[in-house]
Amino acid sequence: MKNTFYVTTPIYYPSGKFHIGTAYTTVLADTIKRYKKLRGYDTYMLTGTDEHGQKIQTVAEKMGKTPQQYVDEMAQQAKELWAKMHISYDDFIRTTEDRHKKVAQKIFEYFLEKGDIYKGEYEGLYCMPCESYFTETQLVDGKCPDCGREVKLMKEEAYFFNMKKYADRLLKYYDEHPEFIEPEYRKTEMINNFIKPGLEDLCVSRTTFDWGIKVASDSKHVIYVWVDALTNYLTALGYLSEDDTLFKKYWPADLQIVGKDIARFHLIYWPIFLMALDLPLPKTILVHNWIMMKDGKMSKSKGNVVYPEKLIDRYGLDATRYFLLRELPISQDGLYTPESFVERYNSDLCNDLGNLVNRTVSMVNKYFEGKVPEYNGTPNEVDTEFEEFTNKQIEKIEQLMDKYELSNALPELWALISRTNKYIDETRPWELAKNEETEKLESSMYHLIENIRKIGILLIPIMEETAQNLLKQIGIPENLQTWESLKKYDELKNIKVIEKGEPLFMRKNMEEELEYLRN
RNA sequence: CGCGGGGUGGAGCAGUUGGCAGCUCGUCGGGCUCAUAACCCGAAGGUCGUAAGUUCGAGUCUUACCCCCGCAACCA
Repeated sequence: MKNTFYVTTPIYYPSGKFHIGTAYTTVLADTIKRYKKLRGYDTYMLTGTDEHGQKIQTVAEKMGKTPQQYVDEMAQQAKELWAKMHISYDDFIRTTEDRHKKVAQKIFEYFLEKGDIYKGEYEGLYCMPCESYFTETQLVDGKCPDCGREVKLMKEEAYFFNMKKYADRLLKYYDEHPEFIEPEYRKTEMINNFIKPGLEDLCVSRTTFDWGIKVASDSKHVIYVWVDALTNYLTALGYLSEDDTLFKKYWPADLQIVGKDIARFHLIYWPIFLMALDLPLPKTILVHNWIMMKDGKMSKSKGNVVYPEKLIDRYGLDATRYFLLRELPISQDGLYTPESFVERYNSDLCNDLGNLVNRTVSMVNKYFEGKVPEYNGTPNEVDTEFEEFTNKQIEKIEQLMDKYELSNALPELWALISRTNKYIDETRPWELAKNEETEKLESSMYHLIENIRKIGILLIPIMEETAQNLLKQIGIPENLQTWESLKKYDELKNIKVIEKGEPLFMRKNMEEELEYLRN
């Protein structure tokens, strides 16, 4: 059985500052990677930037920079953001790197030799000042969507990829691999909208700008976005290079995460390129939806774009990661509002999780001078049921995580947290202490610490820092922080909690926070 | 008849193979005091977009219609 796990994010197009949506995709990938790692997989995560194209050239010029200077800065910005967000990527690929350019060229030439790429003429509506082509549906009132000026029907020589040739094979593959596209309705969408009506050949080169990878055999052309960008998932692993160890080890990818905006490219063109290269296809391509604002989708013109730094700087990385994973379902658009963010922060993180840890640590200190009693069975009627519930939840969470359903797994984890809070009321430790029912009190404290330990482990992929802090507060040694140890219930020996627990999260005042978040 | 997704108590959402409509937050009442005015219990609040049909029985199946959102091919 294959024990490696290769996960990719898209390579982001750095035409502007990275927003919360980009952060979401990356956090999703990172969390799944951490989960798989905890489950014992040899994991590899790739992210990067897609740095060529007309738009980059234009933006750079406007800022008085060369495209190279501009993308250098943007790639740096991405790396800084991912560092801030503790993204555990193993490689960061930039399409302007030699290792990528050389191989992308090779792939292009190979397609050309094979006859999959042919020279033809590209015809489209062109805006002279913007130097870009647009489709009819992109136009605004028949004019250029960027500058509002007239567009002209233009023709240029261009290379095309023969997509039709592979259409049947692709449909067959879809059919035989139900796990290839997630969620499934995206597959239907692709088939009905693009494949069934007849795939058009894809234009894969341009001559109207030169910020791109040159076609090796025809230097007045640059490789247009698709062959350039999509192949990053291969080139980063050293495909067709002197050292292809990583490629041999990790390809095919286990999970490729993309936003719905680039679904078509990853669900149709990408698998076809791979077929043309005679390579196995990724196991699963997960298409997630978007973060919406109250007034619709994020856009610069609406001025409602949210940047991750805004949330992280005030609420911390873990709260931000939690919100993104908890609040955004994969198969539907999710909603971000300042209210919902603060609500989740206060209610889930402070009241439920933080307070649970805090009150438990305090009791163990009060009743047993910080020493966690050893397991003595289930002397309380509720103890047995409590253990059963816990085991069931862990199983559920595991299953959901395996299906990459983070937004469904988190409510289940919080059900476990709530149940643990409830257990305190059920066993009433303060009464047991007063009545000197030591055996029951020991069991109560043991079960609480044990459950918090499990909650901590389950939190590791989601919020590493908080999980570590939590496990440290209740004095759990490393050998009891493994996923396997979730199945154990009686291993805690000589455990000592810290004397004064530091709250994991402190409640915030809604009004004040709304003020901050709205500015 | 282009395609897809969605319309469930004040808000945001679950509802697998049809069987007394659930969760979180908010509101109201109660309990507790270990804890971060937190935690636990209870209550109010929904004719599940509309209409018709299948069925002993439909949020869940069928048909028609209405509304919202996304996609519709080279914009990452």
